[in-house]
Amino acid sequence: MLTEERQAAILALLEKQQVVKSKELVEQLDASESTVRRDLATLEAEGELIRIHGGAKKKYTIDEEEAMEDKTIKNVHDKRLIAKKAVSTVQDGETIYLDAGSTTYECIEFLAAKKVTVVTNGIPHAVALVEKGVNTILIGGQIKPKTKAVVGATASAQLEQYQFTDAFLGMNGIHSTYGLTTPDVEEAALKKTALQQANQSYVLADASKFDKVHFVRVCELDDAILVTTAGNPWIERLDLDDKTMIWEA
Amino acid sequence: MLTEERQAAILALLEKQQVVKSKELVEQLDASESTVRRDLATLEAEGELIRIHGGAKKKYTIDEEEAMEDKTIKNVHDKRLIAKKAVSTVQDGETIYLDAGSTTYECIEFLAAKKVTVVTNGIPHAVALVEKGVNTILIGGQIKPKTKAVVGATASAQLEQYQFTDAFLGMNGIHSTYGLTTPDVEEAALKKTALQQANQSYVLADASKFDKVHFVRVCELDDAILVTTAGNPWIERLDLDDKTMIWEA
DNA sequence: ATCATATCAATCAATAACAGTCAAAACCCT
DNA sequence: AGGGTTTTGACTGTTATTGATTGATATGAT
Repeated sequence: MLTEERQAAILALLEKQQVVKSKELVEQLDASESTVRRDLATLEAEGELIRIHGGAKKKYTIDEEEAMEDKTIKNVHDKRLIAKKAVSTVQDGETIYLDAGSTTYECIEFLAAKKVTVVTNGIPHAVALVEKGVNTILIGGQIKPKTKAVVGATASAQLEQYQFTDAFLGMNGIHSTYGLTTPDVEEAALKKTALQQANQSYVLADASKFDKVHFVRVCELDDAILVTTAGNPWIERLDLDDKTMIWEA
Repeated sequence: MLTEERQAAILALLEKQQVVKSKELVEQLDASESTVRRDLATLEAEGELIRIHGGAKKKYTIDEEEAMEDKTIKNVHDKRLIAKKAVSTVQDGETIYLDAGSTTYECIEFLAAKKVTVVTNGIPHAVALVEKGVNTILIGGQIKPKTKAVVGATASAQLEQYQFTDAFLGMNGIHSTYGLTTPDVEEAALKKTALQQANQSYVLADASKFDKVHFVRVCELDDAILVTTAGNPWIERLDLDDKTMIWEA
């Protein structure tokens, strides 16, 4: 059996098996212990798997893989900058809507320092807020499994009961013609309601969201203040006026 | 079985049941007591779980502090028995209210096997339910920081919109004269509403709750079916009729 | 509070898996 | 076919993991 053939077989086995024992491989591949060990060492050096005592395991479990996605250092850093800037206008005593999403999640740390009431549809957001001692109201309704966001008719109806000083919203697409868009109909409906109920709305978005268009339009560009780290090219391109707040990274 | 394999199996088991016995692991993993204990020590050092006498518990259970109180092996075992018995009457297609609390949390695993809609005021409950693919509605409102339960006027109002086939409630005190009681006024109000909206209510309580009285009375003893592992002494003492369901441990 | 039991941490010897080395075998090219 | 390279399998000493055993500690029942 050829070297590459063996190594491919090892990876194939790992695809469906999570872990493989060295012994097991010695039998199945009909190779010596040394050879198997060498193969494993090679594959580990190539980043194809991780060796463990007695064999090897898959490089990433599914969970870890999803956690990796889109979570580059730069993105997180930008999100924190955006969150800090957006929250900087908040005064004590205000009532705030905090949309579900990873960028808005970064706001929590900065909101915790102020005496505010926060309404949110993000379950992780609500948990983090109460743990930091913030007066928190969680919107009720159906739960979107992937994002742990509460959505649906019940949620919208409940949201209509509240009036907000500020609303902080995440957004997936920002486009000069198509405005602000998201891929999910129900999330869009909730965002629209929040916009209506808020005295002033802020949309938090890093540069990766610009020039993207998604399925549902939430509102026009000038219905909310855009908070971002994106630079001048975008300011001109989107024809943003001074109402729009830009944070130069 | 490889080290990592074993440790992954331990964590997988903990994901299902809040605690595992060392003995149980020795059998299932076919490893010595020493090895199991070493694995637990390693995983604890990595912050993957918390060791308790006789085994280990999940790191972030429902509520860190409440978990400290009574996450003994025996208590959890009883709670699982109670939960299993209580849920055994549930049929496909029913709509269920699941109260916040650690005993009701144990119901989730058994509910996941059925095609039901679950309404809950427990945030950890809601998260666990959606992750198991159960159609879940979370009640909105204020959040009680300690227990991560949603309570308050908004929550009660929202709860009144729903009708339930069964309601599964936790309870802190069970007493022949004072009935069913809890320490928190707002939680009591929500439990009362749930009782009203449910066709049949079940109160899940282990032996430690008997003969205790707390601040607020929720209802009379015979307003709900009591599901417990407590034995004969209590059945007589509380003068329970056959409407009350008892599970002999 | 006290005792019987179960669980614990710590230690140790036996075993299994390890990295590194080397010579034989297989491979490749001319 | 022959010289050089690569790959392989056996062997070495070293290290990691394991299960049994010890006395200490915690738990539950009386």
